[in-house]
Amino acid sequence: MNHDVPIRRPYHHGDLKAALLAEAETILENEGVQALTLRAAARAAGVSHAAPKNHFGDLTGLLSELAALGFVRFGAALAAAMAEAGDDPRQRNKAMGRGYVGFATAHPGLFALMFRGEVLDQDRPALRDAVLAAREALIAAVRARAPGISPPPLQMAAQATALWSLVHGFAMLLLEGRLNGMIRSLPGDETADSLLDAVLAAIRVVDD
Amino acid sequence: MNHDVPIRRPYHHGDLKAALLAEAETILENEGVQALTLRAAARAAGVSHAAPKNHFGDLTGLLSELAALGFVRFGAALAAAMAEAGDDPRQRNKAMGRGYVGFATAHPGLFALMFRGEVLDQDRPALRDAVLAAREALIAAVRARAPGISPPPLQMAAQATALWSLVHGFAMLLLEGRLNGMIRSLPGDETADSLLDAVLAAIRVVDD
DNA sequence: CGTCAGATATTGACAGTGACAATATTTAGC
DNA sequence: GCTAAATATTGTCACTGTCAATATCTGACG
Repeated sequence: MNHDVPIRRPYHHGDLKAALLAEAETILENEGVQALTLRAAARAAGVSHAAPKNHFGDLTGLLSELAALGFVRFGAALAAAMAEAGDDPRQRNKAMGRGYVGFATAHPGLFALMFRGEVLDQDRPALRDAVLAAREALIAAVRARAPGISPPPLQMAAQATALWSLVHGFAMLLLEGRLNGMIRSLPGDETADSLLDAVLAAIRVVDD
Repeated sequence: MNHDVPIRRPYHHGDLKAALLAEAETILENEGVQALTLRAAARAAGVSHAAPKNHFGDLTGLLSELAALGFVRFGAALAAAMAEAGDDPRQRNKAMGRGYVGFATAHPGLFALMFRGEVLDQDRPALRDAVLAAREALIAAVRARAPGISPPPLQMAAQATALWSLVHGFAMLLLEGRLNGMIRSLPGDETADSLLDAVLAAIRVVDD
C-alpha cells in the first residue's frame, strides 16, 4: 500500500539554478564555506548529486555565481548608503564606510567569499559584470566633490585607494575577530560601528 | 637481485614536524591552499599518508602551525622594518606599511592563510602565542611618539586601528589583484610600492 | 645490559567529495 | 507531432580526512 504518492515532483525542477544559489547561500552563512559543497547544495534543493553540473559546471562555477550575486547586492547597498548622504566629503566617507562594513557584517560568509579570488573564476561573465558594477558604485561614492571639478587623477586614485583599503581592511579584521581588543577599549557602547566612526575620525584625507 | 637496498631510510624521520611544515609551505605558495592537503604534505616529505597525524592531529592542526610560523616571521619583519625607521611619525607609518605589505607580497599564500580564521584553531598554543607577539610588534610600531607621553587611549586605539586597517586592506586588495586598475593609473614606475606611498601620503592621522 | 612503555610511523579501511560518462526524462523549436 | 537540446538521474572513479590496528624505534629505568 502507498505504492506511489500521487504528488510527485516533476523530473525537471523549474528554476533549479536560483534554488541552488539560495540553498548555497544559506549553507555558506550557517555552516561556513567548508560545508558548501556541490552535493550539499543539491541535497538541500532536493535533487540528485550531479544536477548542479548542468547549471554551474563545477564547484568554482557555483561559488563564482554566488559571489556575483553578492557583488550585485553589495553595489546596491553602497549606492543606497550614498544616496542618503549629503554633499560633505566627510559625511560621504562615513556613509560609504557604514555601508561597506554594514554589508560585510550582515553577510559575513558571502563577503568573505567575494574576496577569495583563488576559489572564483573571475572570467565568468556574471561575476565580471557584477564586480565592475560594484566598482562603479564604489568610485562614485568616493568621487564626492562638486560635480564638474575633479582633483588631479593621481591624487584621486590615491585617495580612493586609501579609503577603500581602510574600510576593506577594517571589515576583514572585524570579521576575523581581530578588532575585539580594540572595541573593548572604547568607552560606553562598545560596538563595531562606534569603532568605525572613531577610525574615520582619526584619519583625514589630504584636501578635505 | 637487488633484494634490499642497503641505504634504507630509518623508520623514524627524525624531524618530521619541521619537514612537513616546510613542505606544506612550499605547496601553499606554489600550488595554492587548495592543494595543501595532509596527504600531499606527507607525500612531499616521503612518509606515509597518516604520519602527519602524530604531529598535528588533523588538517586544521597543520594549517594552524603553519600560520603560527607565519605570524612569527611576520612579527619579526615588522620589528625589523621599524628598527630602521627614525622617530618621525610619518616616517614610521611608512616603514610599517612597507613592512606589512612587503611581507604579504613576499609570502602571499602564507599571509592569506594567516588571516583565514575559519580554517585555523586560534586556541592552539603555538598560534595563540605567535599572534600575540605579532600584535605586540604592530602596536609598538604605531606607538611612535616620544616615549613617556602617550595620547589618550581612545584616540590611540582609533589611530592604531585606522593604520592597521589601511595597510591590511591594501595588502588584501593587492593580493586579490583588485588594485591593478589603480596601479595602472600611476605615472612612471607603476609598482605596488609607489601606490602604497601615494596612499599613505593621501591620508593624515589627526595629530601628526 | 635488558626490558618495557611511550613515541613515531605504516597499513588498511571507510565515508564524503568533485568530476565524469551513460542514461533517462522533459521541453521547445520546427 | 517529431526531433534535438536541455535538464536531471544513476553509477563510477580517484582523492581526501580520519580513524583503528599494527609495526618499529627510542629512551628511561631496572
